Amino acid sequence: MRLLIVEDNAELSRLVAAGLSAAGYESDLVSSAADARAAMESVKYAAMILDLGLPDEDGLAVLRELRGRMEPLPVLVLTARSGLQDRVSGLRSGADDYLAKPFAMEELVARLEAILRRPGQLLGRSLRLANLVYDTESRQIFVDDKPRIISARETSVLEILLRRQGRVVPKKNVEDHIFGLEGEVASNAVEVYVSRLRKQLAEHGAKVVIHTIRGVGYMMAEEK
Amino acid sequence: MRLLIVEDNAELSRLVAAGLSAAGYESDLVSSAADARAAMESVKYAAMILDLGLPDEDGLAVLRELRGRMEPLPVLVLTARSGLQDRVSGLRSGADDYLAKPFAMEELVARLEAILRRPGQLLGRSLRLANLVYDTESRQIFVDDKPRIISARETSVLEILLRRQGRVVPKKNVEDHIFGLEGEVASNAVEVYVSRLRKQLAEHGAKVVIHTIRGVGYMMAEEK
DNA sequence: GCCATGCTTACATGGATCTGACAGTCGCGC
DNA sequence: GCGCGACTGTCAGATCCATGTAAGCATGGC
Repeated sequence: MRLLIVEDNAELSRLVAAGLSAAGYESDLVSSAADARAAMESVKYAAMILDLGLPDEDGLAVLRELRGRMEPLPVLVLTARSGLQDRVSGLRSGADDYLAKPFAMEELVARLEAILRRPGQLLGRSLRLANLVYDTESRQIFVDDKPRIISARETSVLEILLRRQGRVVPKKNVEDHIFGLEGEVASNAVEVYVSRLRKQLAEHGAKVVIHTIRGVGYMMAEEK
Repeated sequence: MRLLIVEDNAELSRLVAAGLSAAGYESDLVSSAADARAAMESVKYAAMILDLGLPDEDGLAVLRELRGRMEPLPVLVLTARSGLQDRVSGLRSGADDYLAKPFAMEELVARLEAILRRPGQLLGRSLRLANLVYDTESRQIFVDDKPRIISARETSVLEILLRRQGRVVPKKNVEDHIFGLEGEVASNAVEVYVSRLRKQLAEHGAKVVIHTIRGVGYMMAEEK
């Protein structure tokens, strides 16, 4: 299984490749958007690990282009810690998951395998769980194919939980995803939004549940 | 499923075909109105993607001709950004949706699938929702089959909301649709017209609602 | 039972939206 | 030309509602 690593920091790039090699994956390294495009033309990769800060072009451009062509390649985005906003736009542009630097190799492998394991689910524009559908592009939700309206913050929470459905999402991640860069929040906002989201999902008849994992975060799954 | 792409810019034409191919559609490319007519004589297409700026003839002519024959072929019109006015006349001539250049392939595919998914609804001359009917040709509205008169601006708002019923229409889109090229508007005109439209629909007993999605736009749906 | 963690409700705030009023424009009939 | 009414775009004030915070209650783990 061959992966494409797009990262201009040679040091980091080598580290990642080494870690992935240990986990049983071969990888090709490129350091610019142009090289990434070229590489993808000749080789069929199982997934791409994409840094957003590239010398020649925004990594997001590559991603959007890919999705524009409806390319189902799983993409894991790497972002600098200071680029929380990037994560959000990364997901909206079609990334399957993101990881903030610095990160543990273990986590990278875990996330990568998670997205490899479920091809199809996270791709394309809509996420689905039971009778709930979320259109990532228009940020609209549908229950039993009927449009439902929930407010912006709840939508953000729903988005990240749905994207990682069946997996536990740390509360901190949810917070980052909701608030992005907007200066950290000093309260129990995440809990409040999860609570509101639960209530609204129930009202709309969505057959999904949000489990609480004490001390860690939340997990969304099919009801029953 | 085979599509007909009518576009004289070869570059763009190829891009679109590639994107559609990735999404699972085969397409035939022609670059003039005459070729389009010829192609349609021999092949039965699932939909047509039509650029309005053709070398030999106005794309609208092709469209009008088609509708004149009551041909229910779904048509997605492409227009130059500078041709906002075209969009409007495009819709009036029987297009099912329009897309301004430049556009994201994702959006083209999404719009295309939206019109393919709902055969009958957007085809032909009238749009329908609950007891409300809008005749795109004469721009007349009917409630319970009884003709009702509303003014031009409100009609425009109604038209775009109805065309995208069940989907959120960003406020900016509504604005474009109402005003076309007529130099941007510096006020809350959209809100005003939505407000007036709501009032008139209520007075006329139409069983539809216009939901407000704060910070985004509006969505029209059946009442209750 | 006790503490930590999470849930829920209530509330104030600000920004978004709504809506009534007004003045300008247009088309029409006279 | 004139008067009229319908339509239009703008504005301002009223209203609404998403949001973030806090407080009190519920729950879980020990």
